[in-house]
Amino acid sequence: MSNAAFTIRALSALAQEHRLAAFRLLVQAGADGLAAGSLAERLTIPASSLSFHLAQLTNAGLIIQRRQSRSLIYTADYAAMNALMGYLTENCCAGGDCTTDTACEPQLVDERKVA
Amino acid sequence: MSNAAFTIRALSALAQEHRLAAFRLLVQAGADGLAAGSLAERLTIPASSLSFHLAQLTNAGLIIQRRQSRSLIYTADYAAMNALMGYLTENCCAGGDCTTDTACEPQLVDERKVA
DNA sequence: ACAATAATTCGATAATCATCGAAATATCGA
DNA sequence: TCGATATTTCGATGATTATCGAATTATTGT
Repeated sequence: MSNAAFTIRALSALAQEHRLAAFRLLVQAGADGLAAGSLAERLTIPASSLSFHLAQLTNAGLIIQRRQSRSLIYTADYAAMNALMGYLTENCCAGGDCTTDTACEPQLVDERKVA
Repeated sequence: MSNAAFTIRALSALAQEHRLAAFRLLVQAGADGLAAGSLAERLTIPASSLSFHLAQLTNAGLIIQRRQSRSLIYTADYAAMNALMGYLTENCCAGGDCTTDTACEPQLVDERKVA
């Protein structure tokens, strides 16, 4: 039973320009993650604003924070991301003509032609 | 090249209790869709409130409206949904240790032990 | 044309959210 | 311990969002 409350929080967290951009940078950064300062620089927003957004993403369970010396490093939580995807596609196409269509295939996840 | 503006609008549209519930009902309903009145009844919210939410979902391109006699029938737009998924998982795990992890696998889509 | 049905738009109100400078907290190197 | 660096918390302000009754628009059958 997927949790609707988690889903709402996750979607709310991602439904904002700077947070979506930050999350995507973290997804691309992989396990190394990125420091808050680095994110603020790339997004060109004040540190306090970014901090607010990172708190939302953390609160939603989408990113994880760890300290490394003076910096706070953030990483994407892929498991949470997958849980979100799962909830959104759950019971997809019960109507019946999904199998013959472009619809509801998780194929896009494989499209990472990444290194 | 996925459009960030579309993604923000789609996520904002889904990041609300009643809209997420409505969208999920439509996803399950398939091509037949559901009338506005039927949705209002199932969600137990006033028609005017629902109408506001359906407008947001339509505006975000996530659902499609068609008229059938006196009723307006809404259906989920699966292509838009897939575009959204694609954008969210784009460049997933560039960090490198994704292939060895739990990360970025679409496996959760199968976790629906619903019914 | 009229009454009934189905849904949207309008408008006011309450609630939540984003922004960012200033102050506070944590860590490190000397 | 002191100064510098990295980041968060606080607080005030402006902006956006959700709610829902009443009025409006669209469609149908008679």
